[in-house]
Amino acid sequence: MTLMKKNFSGRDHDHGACVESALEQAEALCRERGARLTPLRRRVLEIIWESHTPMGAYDVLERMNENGGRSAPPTVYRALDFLLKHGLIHRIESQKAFVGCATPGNAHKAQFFICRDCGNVAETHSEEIGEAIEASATRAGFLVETPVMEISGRCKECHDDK
Amino acid sequence: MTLMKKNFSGRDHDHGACVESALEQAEALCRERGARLTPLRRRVLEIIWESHTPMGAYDVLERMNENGGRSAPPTVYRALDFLLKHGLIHRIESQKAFVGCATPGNAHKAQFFICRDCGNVAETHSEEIGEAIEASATRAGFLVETPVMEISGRCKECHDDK
DNA sequence: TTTCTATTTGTTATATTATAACATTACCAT
DNA sequence: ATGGTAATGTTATAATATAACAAATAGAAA
Repeated sequence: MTLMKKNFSGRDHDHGACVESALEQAEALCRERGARLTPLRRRVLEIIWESHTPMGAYDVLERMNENGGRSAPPTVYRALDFLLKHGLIHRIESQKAFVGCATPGNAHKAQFFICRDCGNVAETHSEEIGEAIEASATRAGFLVETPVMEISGRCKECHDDK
Repeated sequence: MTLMKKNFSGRDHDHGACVESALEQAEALCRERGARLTPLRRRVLEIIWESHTPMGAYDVLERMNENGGRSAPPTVYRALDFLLKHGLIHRIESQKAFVGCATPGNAHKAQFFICRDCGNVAETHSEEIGEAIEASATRAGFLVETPVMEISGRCKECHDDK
């Protein structure tokens, strides 16, 4: 029997639609901004969206070269930089890896819930967490710019699995 | 004129005492636990405590070898692993660098406020943030294990500096 | 269309961060 | 003292990321 790769939120997640929507949003966003989502950049975004598990730059590279491609690391890193700059992907620092952004376009302070079992990442935008951080920062006279919040643990499904 | 390296919280921070206290705590803790804070490990901890700015592994290595030492990377990484395991230092993921732990021994979920100007890191343990994360996680059926919270911005001093 | 310019991509080399694998040494419990 | 475990040394290499320059391409201006 084949081991199915879990994508996200289990069986009731239509990943095909999820990816398609992400790519459409990306295109709309870039059009709006006059940013060029070239075929190469689009392809990198698509690869990253193949799952909700963060993907390393070299994994992306390998995937790109699977059918005879000959790209080199700078090509991938440049595309990743572009996608990061436009908020289309996030870098998960604790994994040196990249994951698609669930809500591109909204300048947001996100939290990432990372399951240590299936590797999936869920992105949230909790007001409550944001406010708690602001409160704590204010007390310390600190001006928050870019919070990195990567919360490791176990997702519902993996925990339910026993 | 010489540019003074800012240590922490400006002029009213006695960094000498700060380091000394950190090393004493580390020794006490290791004694309690039967862990061996060898001269090498102690030296690495001391180097990391030279400032409140996270230090890369290879910077530590360079510092160790300054006076004729001949250590290699694994030596440093092993010492860092030991210190991490015992909660004497933290790894700042967003910087691939290490910083002393302000409150070793307490199993804690900490937040790091990282100043993008002076580089200093302040560690806090906000109940409020912890609870906000738990609340958000619970809603998603997620079990929190090890949150990484690295909040970049500007510290009070650097902001006051204009 | 043609030419110009800026952006994107290709290419080669190398920097930076981290670990594997095995040899040697030091500690300390008996 | 000696046998076993933990720590350190040593060499090599893996994994991640960027610098520097060359070539190609897209879109603007003439």
